[in-house]
Amino acid sequence: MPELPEVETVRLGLVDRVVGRAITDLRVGVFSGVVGPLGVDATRARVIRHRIDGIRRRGKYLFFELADETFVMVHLRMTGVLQITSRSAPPLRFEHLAMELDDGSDLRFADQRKFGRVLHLMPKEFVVLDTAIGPEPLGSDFTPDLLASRLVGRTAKLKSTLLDQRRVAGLGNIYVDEALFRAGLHPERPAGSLTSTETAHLRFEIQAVLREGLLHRGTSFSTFSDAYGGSGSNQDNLRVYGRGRRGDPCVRCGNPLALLIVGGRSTHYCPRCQALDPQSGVRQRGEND
DNA sequence: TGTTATGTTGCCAT
DNA sequence: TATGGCAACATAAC
Repeated sequence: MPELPEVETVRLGLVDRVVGRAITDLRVGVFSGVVGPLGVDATRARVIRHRIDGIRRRGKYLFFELADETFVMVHLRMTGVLQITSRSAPPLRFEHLAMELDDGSDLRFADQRKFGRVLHLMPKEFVVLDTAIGPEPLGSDFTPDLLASRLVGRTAKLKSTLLDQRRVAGLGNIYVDEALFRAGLHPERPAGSLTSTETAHLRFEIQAVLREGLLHRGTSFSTFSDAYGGSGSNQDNLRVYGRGRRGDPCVRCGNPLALLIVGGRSTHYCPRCQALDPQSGVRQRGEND
């Protein structure tokens, strides 16, 4: 569930409650794999007694900066949840880990599908990961030229390329489908085939859908919730995601939306507004509306 | 009751 | 290196 807007919503909800607090203990449940190969005891030894100086987000990754310049990385993957609770609150459903903070609160991690991770990283490990992740799409440097440079020469499908976190950070299945619809681009276009006009349009719509998602505190279907267990409302603003299967009418042209599998992912789009061949006789988006 | 789908990513084969 | 397929897991919905 969590893509960039959801992860940022979680971060914003945590900052005031967590920054400046020290970690006094680490509790891990039966699924010890949540802390990765380092293991529970070593992870605990590395985090306790350290103060949290800040929370950074890169793409869909969260990094809690500890006072010794190491990091606790959290990735929610599909169904992860991070929440602030009181120490005495009952366990969350699927709770795997809790960081006990020095003000009597807990920072808890839960994950139904056990894909998510909470890993302690040394400074060097942080740099390696940070460097491998592509540019932030909401950063001021995410210009049309920068996006073009990430797509040029690629023969892979546009959607698959946008989902590759090394090319651009933070996009997932929902926001990619929404951005491609708004930009009028077919998800299976070769990524390197876009004109500079199409690339500029795509950059604009990527930023638009992410900002809208952020404004609505994320898209909540079954499992996404913020740091306090609250839901976002962006699901009410989606134009194509989840609608292809039902063949709902396109909000732009009225023709039925369709479902396609691209790179193994369900892909919702409008075959008319997002033609694979731009010469198919359909007026292109942006010409007159 | 069985089958299928799910917002992510890493590993493996080509 | 670039690309594509699939597994990791638990549950909900059909």
